[in-house]
Amino acid sequence: MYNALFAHINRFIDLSTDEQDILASLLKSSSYKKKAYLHEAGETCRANYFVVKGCLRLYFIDIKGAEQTTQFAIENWWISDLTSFLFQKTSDFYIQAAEATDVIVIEHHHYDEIFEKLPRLEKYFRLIFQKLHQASQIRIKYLYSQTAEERYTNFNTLFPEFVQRIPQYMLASYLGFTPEFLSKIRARK
Amino acid sequence: MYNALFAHINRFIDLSTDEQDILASLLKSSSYKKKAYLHEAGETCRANYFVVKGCLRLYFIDIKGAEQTTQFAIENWWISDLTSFLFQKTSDFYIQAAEATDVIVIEHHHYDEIFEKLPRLEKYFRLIFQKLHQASQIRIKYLYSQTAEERYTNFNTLFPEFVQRIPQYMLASYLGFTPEFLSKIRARK
DNA sequence: CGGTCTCTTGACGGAGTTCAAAGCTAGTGG
DNA sequence: CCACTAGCTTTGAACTCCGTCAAGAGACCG
Repeated sequence: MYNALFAHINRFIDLSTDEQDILASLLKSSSYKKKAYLHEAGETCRANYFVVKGCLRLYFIDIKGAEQTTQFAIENWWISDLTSFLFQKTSDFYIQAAEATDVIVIEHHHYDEIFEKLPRLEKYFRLIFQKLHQASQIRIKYLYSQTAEERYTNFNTLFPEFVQRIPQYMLASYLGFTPEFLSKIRARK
Repeated sequence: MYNALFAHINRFIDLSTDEQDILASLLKSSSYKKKAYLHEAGETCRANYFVVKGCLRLYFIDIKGAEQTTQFAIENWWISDLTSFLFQKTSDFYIQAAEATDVIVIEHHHYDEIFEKLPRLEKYFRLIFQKLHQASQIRIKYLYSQTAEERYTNFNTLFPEFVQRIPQYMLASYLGFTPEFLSKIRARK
């Protein structure tokens, strides 16, 4: 049931079967259909999500009413609105299934408990957040150095299979431009 | 000597004097004049830096030859080119002192050792990277939802004292536009 | 097959860039 | 402590990348 997560954790630290059992008692798993919401703006983000299979996206609605996708999570990535999750404040973000998605869930009221009972998971999550921060540094660099067309071409070369999986309007906002403009870029080839 | 860091760590976890001594043996401290480089593009980033006093910035030179500042670090923040630091690969970034700056340094060859000898620091760095990732989420949201002028006005309201500390051309690139345009925004008031 | 998303296309407009030149400021050495 | 200089900021005109709006064509799901 939680094997995908255990396998992922074991890439970084060795977790005994006892520890796995304790962890299992603090997790939930859940499945969402395409377009289902795991979390909606206006609510408090109750959980941190690990994607077993499928794809989630984090987005908000800007002042003009347009959806802005700020993050994707595919297999073996964690996703949450951290500000809302950590401080249990009202969120501006939505978390939605971009495909039919299976997740493993840590709810907020178990988050601290996990680290109390399984202090060795501190290392695992230190490495996870380290990697997320590293990914953000790279992302910001691309945003600051490339034109819209270059970001699209570059993303397409780096993640050709992922581009096939999601609608173009999600990709357009993730790359920082409009769906119309993406359409025009594609027409130029 | 390392008191600023110990104080910061103690906000999150309790570190015994013994542990402080072990940690001290793995740290260095250092001071840089304004404009001095802690790390330059083309080299491998050898350290993770904690700012005791002053201000550092992380930037790269884009294809047109313009400096793009992607991150600042002031008192009690950590900064590094993580991709280069973690994998000891050649870096595209510079780390420069925006003011005269005192830092505490963890060099790469001690980074893993710190966690082996002081596993409780895993929690501290888990929380540090969690916070950095949370800051990135907020930053990306601002970049995707506001015009250049709004980002400037907003940043100015949130961090008025910080804006005084740095040259405008650094702030302009951090906010994602040119120094000329920043100047025009300011003229409009 | 009907309706609702999603993608495309084109005309127009505007936010922000580029380039160049001049004005200002702050650090440095004499 | 002043003068010089290099670096930073301002200004303006021309330009361009990308957004906006609107209308139509496809695609997908029930």
